[in-house]
Amino acid sequence: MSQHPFMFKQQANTSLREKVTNDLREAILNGHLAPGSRVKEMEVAEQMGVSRGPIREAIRQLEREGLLISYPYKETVVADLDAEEVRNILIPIRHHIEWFVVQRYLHEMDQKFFAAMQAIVDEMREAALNGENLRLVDLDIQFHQTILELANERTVLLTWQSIVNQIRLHFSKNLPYYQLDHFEKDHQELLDAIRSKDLPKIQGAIAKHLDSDDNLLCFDRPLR
Amino acid sequence: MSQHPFMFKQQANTSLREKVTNDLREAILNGHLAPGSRVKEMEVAEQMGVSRGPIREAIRQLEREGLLISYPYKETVVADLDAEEVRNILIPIRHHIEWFVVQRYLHEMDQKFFAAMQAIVDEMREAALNGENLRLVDLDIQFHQTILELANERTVLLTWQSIVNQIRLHFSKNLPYYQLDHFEKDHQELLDAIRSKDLPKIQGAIAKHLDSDDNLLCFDRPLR
DNA sequence: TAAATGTATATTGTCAACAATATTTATTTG
DNA sequence: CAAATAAATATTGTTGACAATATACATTTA
Repeated sequence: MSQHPFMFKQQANTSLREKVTNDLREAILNGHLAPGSRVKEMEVAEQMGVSRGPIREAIRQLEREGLLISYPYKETVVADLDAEEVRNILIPIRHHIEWFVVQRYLHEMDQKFFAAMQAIVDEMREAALNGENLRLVDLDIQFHQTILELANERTVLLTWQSIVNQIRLHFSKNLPYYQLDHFEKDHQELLDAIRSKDLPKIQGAIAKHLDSDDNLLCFDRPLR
Repeated sequence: MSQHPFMFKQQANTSLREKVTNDLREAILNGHLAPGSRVKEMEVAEQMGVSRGPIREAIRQLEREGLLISYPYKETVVADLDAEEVRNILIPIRHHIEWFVVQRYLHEMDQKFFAAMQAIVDEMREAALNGENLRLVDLDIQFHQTILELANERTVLLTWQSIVNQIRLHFSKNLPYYQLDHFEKDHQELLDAIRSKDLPKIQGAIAKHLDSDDNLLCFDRPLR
């Protein structure tokens, strides 16, 4: 085996704006900034110790990600997602691009890929048992993202980025309405179908997964 | 019939940033800024007679719309869309949300709506005859947007906004590969199906429309 | 001459001050 | 007192200057 020569890891050249965007997004997804609550530029800027420039650029980006809503000359508030819209529009979009990627990149799914996927599903069981809700949401997102990252296509990733955080926020908000122990089961089934590399079977599994995302909801009352 | 009291139309409170975003977007869609070409902040700012602040915010927005690509500390360039990605990802997304909206808002489609839609299709014939290519693309977009605007749902419109300009750019770029006279025919068929208010029939028509968007392409050589 | 190093220039990133707009509070006026 | 008006405050929008980074060019050095 050939020895690689030592190399320094490339310095991450993250601009302030990027860090601000990430921190702001995180705060929204954590629920630290509640839906409907106002986001004041100066307040955020002072807390982060930066000027308003990067904050404003971050706002423009998060606006497009569906997390913020800006009313010109007035204010910007955290978006309050409509559960039905997410279920009827965004999640089906996720399934569509997923199906596209699976079809096209099935042959690139190797042992390493399946190991990573299985690890995610295994963690889901743990998280469900321990009642780690947000971790469960993270793993769900990670499961689907791992598939999508097989395709290194700009449009796939851009589309994913424009919906992923709304989906994440939706699940965080509505997790009390989902049955936690179904996460592992549903994703295991989907993963097994993909492992079989039998396209019609996979298509069925994806369709079924879509249904389960829909039907796990029990809107009359929270399950917990 | 009751007379509405006279009211002045609300002044459009468009910020500079918004105007910049629109102008920049227009320049890209017109092909005035070619795919791959660099967008220098100072150059744009000077030409528009504004400072760089609004320009930078516009860039963040257009980045999310898929029209620009920004490399931090380096440059931002006009996106060069991959025709296959648009056809495989974005156009199916359009059809999906369209199908969703049609299902849900069928009952709100009145005489006025159908008249507007028919007018668009009629204009398509004219445009095709006169070889007004960009007009044809505009009408195509307008046709589908008119449907989507029935739903005043945030997620529908946000999703549409995040794909519409990429689709428009795609058609502008690839119009030489499409058969102009098919536009009117395909959209007339779809419109007629919707007019029938027969859901299975509509679903078929939408599926067929998707196919025609795909198959009109003739990648070996431009048709003109 | 070619590789490495240093310098100049162009461009993007950030900031702090100022302008425009919206909201709130105080004041007037019938 | 209630409605209308005016002043004060808070917040967003815009700008021009300065800082950080990358690229292009010139210089050194073997």
